[in-house]
Amino acid sequence: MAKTEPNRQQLDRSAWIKAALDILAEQGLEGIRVEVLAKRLRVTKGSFYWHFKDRRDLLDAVLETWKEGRIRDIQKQTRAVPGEELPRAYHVIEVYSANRNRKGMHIEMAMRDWARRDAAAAAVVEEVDAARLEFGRMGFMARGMTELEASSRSLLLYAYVFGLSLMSCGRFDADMDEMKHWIADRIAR
Amino acid sequence: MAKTEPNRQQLDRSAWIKAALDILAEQGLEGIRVEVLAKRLRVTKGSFYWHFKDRRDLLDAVLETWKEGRIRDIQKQTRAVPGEELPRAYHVIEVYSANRNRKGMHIEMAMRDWARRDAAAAAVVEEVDAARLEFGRMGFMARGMTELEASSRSLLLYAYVFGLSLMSCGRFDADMDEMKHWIADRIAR
DNA sequence: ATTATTCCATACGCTACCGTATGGAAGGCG
DNA sequence: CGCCTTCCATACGGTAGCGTATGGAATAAT
Repeated sequence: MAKTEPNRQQLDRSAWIKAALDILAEQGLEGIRVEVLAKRLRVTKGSFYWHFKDRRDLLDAVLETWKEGRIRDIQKQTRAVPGEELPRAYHVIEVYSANRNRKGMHIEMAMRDWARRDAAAAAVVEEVDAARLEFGRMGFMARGMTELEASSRSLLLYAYVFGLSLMSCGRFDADMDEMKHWIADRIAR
Repeated sequence: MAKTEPNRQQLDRSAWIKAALDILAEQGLEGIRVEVLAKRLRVTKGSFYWHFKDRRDLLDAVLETWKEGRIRDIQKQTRAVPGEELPRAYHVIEVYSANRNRKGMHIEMAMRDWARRDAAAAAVVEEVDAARLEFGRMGFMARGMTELEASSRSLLLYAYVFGLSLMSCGRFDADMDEMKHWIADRIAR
């Protein structure tokens, strides 16, 4: 009988992908070095080149993993109860603009920086963005808005939360919580 | 008499800084390599190490140059005529969210990615952001808004324009111009 | 118990960089 | 003219990282 316990010492692709995503959040794309990952995983790169053809193979797997995770998340939210669109919009704004989930937002930023120079990354980001924007648009339309208004609010929502995460509001945050509430109202209400 | 004509073949620090900013826009921070810049400037790195102590010296100069340029830009806009705050807000949104000025926005993104890992870059970005947010806040307050509303709108404005520039709206832009107008109204009006 | 397969370690060559050391051209200046 | 300063070229040593080749240990198959 095959033992598929996760406590074995053997590595598989997912372990490398997970480590790569950690580094991506911490140091960006250029931090993903196979010998660095190997050291972090306490193996040598002999293991890496067993599981992956080359560094690019890993990067593609990272893109695919991230894309699937993000789209699964969106679909999960899409299945929410009708009539609850407004609180869900607030929830999305809250989740993305909060200071928790820093790692996820760092990966978002790194992905977008990556997408500027890499066609495969650009395609993945485009798919994820399209899914999110469409999800937001449907939520607003369920509240009776026109297509233009719903699309615009959805775009404003995501542009705001992503933009906020790359601004440093250190000197500006005297009443940051109040400001975030004001803005959330302006976007969703 | 000293000839200060710019058509001399001699390089100075500003030539290297300019080339570094070009690379920064194209490839991000990790693209700034002294031997690559040297090749682009058609000299060897012997020249570089005459003008700069090391690579870090160049990076610091890039940060300083960018910061001064951005803050000068803000101050120039601040001297606009009173009573024209609303059209100026539209103008700022238009300038930042338009597809022209791509290079400037790429540098903005690269700077913010850089700021995630480098304290000096983080400080520069923070200064520039603070100046912009303060400028926007004053513009909205001149129209009689409360401090909370003015600060919130200013934050929303810059978060939106920066966030927009790192989203790919390829499949979503059927009526992108109309959406941008709707959003600009929502932020400024 | 052999044998085969899976997974990783070790060792190697190669490239792209960084930073230094040193020489040399070209012009100002005595 | 000789000299000095400025600016750059050339050459060198050193590190980090990619990808390959090959051996070896552990497990599964027969």
